[in-house]
Amino acid sequence: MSESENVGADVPPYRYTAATANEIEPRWQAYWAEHGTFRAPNPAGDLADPEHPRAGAPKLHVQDMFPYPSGSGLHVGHPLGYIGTDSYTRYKRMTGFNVLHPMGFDAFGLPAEQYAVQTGTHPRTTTEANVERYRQQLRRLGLAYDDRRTFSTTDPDYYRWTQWIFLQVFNSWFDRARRQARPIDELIAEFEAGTRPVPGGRVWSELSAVERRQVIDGYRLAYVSEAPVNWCPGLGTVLANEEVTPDGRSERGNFPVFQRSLKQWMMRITEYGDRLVDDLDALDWPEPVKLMQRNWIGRSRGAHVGFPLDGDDVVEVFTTRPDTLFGATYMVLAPEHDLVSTIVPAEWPAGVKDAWTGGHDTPEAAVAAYRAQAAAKTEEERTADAKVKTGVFTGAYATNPVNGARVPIFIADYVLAGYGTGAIMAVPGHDERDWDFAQTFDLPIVRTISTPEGHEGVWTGDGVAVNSEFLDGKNVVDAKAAMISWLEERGHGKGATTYRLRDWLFSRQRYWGEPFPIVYDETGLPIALPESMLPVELPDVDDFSPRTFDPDDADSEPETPLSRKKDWVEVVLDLGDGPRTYTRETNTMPQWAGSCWYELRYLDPRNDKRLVDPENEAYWMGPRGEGDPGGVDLYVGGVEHAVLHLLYARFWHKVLFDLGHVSSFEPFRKLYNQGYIQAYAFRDARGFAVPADEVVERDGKWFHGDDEVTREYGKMGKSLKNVVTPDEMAERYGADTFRVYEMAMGPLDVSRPWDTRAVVGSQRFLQRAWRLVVDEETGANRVTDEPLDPKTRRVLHRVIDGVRGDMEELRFNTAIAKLIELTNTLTPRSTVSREAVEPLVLMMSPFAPHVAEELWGKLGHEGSLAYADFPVADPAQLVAESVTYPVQVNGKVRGRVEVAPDTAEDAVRAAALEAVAETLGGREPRKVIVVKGKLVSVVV
RNA sequence: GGGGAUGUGGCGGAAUGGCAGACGCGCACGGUUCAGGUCCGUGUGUCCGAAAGGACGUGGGGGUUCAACUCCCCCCAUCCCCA
Repeated sequence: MSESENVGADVPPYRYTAATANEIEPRWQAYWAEHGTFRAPNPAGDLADPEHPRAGAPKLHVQDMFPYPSGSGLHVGHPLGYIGTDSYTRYKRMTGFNVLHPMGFDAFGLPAEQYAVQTGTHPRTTTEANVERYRQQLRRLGLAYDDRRTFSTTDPDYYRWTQWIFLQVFNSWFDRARRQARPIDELIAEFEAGTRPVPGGRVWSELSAVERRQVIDGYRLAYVSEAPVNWCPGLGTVLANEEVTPDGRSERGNFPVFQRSLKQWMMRITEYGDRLVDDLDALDWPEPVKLMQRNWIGRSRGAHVGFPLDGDDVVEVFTTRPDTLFGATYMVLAPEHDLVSTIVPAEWPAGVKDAWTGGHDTPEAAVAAYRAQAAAKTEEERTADAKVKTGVFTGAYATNPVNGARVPIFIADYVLAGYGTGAIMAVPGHDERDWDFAQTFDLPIVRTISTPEGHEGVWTGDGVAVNSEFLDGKNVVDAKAAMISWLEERGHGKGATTYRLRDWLFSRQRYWGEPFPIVYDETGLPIALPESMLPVELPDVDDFSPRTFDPDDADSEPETPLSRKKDWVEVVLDLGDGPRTYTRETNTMPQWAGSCWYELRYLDPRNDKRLVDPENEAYWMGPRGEGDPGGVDLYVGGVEHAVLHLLYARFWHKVLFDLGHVSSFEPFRKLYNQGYIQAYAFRDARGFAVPADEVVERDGKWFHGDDEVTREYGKMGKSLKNVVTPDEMAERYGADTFRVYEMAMGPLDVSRPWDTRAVVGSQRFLQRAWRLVVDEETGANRVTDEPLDPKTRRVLHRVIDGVRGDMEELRFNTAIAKLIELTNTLTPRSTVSREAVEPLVLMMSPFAPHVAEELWGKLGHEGSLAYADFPVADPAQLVAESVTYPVQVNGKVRGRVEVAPDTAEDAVRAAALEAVAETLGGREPRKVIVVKGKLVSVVV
């Protein structure tokens, strides 16, 4: 880089420049490290320190969403949130809090594994190098972490506890009566005592040992399931739903994905659906994130309703709108529904409409043809909002239980077998898809909800029940409740709650993840390893990739990297009944596992006896009173984790809470989503990205050399050639300038474009502040002990007051604006008073800690200012000497009056009227409004 | 298709019912300098005006109010989530 910002021939020798910053910054970083400045004392254990200045002080636990250390390092967008939390925690530390602000690394995951596959380098090697690089980059920014509380999720000391939590989940079951997880041993005890009926109505003592294990395994919160999963032969692995694109292909590699039943580990997160929804109310989270979680869980209250068939069979449907039952004029089964083949009659009933038969001579032929057609479509194609609905009549009828009406049964592909019961009651008057279907097949439409005057077509809005006998006149909520009790009394149905949330697919056919602490015996049933055998370390292998197949070979079977390591898979263990041979689980955990509980490990990172000491957990994360969820006081990260990470972490935390391992029932009390720093990218005529820092603007157009280029706005990325790194900024301007710029450029929660040109503004601010203390020509201290003049003193205290308010609310941009104002007020003075400069330096320090420490030293203080008291405004100084009231006449400012702050309203009114007498021109004011301290409004 | 968010000078943004544009970038002019850069100072929403001053102005339209960027209704655009 040939930067010339500071190379000018006559830059004063003691000016604050990039060179100054690059001398000061590493020196203070070394000082902090050497003195353990940012270590936070625990109440108990090896990190306790009764001598610490904040021992026993009120605590504050602030955390960032930890990064995945990628191979390309940080760009300037990554540390935005980290600088925000660092500024906030430095401030809170100076106001007396014992602040915990740690950082770790989420280091299992695909990129390291893929790199390993390509190069043969062990993922651990790559990962450790990346983590080291991240650490250096973060250190260079002066981020004040407790250096003792850091780890990677790939450390065996860490994933030992990830495995331990898995065992807690595996060894527990969900007691629906108590709505909580309980140890599996208590379930076994209940079966043994006969206080809980054994599923299938059998007697516990008569079951074989294997049968008993099967029963128990059916209750565990972590269980092996033969369940439909997304199998991707081209990648050789099973994918989570969110890793599959809407058109049924893998997000990575774009290979076909097939729905296959495979044996996989699942976690019973659905049991926590209610609590995951209900407890959102206790959290201080952005409403949009809460809403996304509610939608993801998708709780809906409704009813199961039985529609009797002509024989003994009943078609079960689930509906969220039992209040519309009187409008159910037909039924639709999924083409794959089990009942379809049994209800189809030999011949079409008399008077069947032509449109219903699909042109086939018999119901059987029609159904067979339609089934074949539906099977060829993907789920996505089937649920897409096709304007024209397809389907065919089965020839059979059912009875609507509320009014005895005979309703025809169709099959149609807009009903999915895997969702709900695979059958619906169709209410065409109030459901769009049912309406479209009824239009296509000429089916009757009965309105059961009042519709606005003159409305034609389907009505999905609110209203009161009509045409519904005993429900008429009720609103939707009351009508639902009334219908559910009516159904329950007569045995036609039952109220129920369903969830969109599915159980969590917890195994992956990959190498670079946590091994399961599970072995299998000859029965093929899983056995938990005892705690004493943890961690189950990830063994070295020669080939890190899962076996891949012809991308279209749906019938291929997964083969995991670990399964090829026979001497690891086959293991002789003594699990209590002598040495026997077992087979290890060869799947690994998904990347989410390590990030599901890391907030807890920071509290007690070196504890090898427990996950976290209860005293430390209660101190840092415990609830503050009845109904308080506890948890991290402030958790900052991107909104992209709104659902999955935050849902999984809440789930694990609740299991740990139920089992008594933590006292908080939520992991993150307050969530804050920082915005993203985005960037412009430029492309030449061929569409290739050109280096953004070589593009110049001329007359509103952009040029790369002589070639005009087009501009686009988006992410920073290597391929877009628009990456700016924090190291680059630290070198050119200093880390303090970079930090101030990132915090000053806008509110923390809003995305905005990076603009390197504008960074210089932050450097000038620091330069001016520096110049207040240091004579640029001689290096001498300019600060005097003269008292401030009264006017400047009031400015100072107004700034102190404003900055405190802004800091508390994370409004760093306006806090910095106020500090600049104060600096600019002091700059023209020939003498600089300590009374103003010391508070300025202290208030700057959360944003520009290195330069603030340096100036603090120059002001004659020993050591670090990290624990100095943040300035407090004197209320007496906040009262203005006089108040200027703008005077509005009919909403336009026509004059001003200056009066003493405590002037009575009548006097203000009189003065104001006099000030605008000319404008009024003798007209009598209709109304005069005096807003104390703000303005006077006159209406004529 | 449903839900959510956002929309203010050339640019990032400030003001949450009370003087729209704090603070910064950029730009212009002046000082310093042989000069460029730096630094210091002044100015900078648009239109009319030499100025004083005036009119207009927060995506568009309507409403509530003495007073609306801010609250309510409709519309438009962009982004995000879900389908």
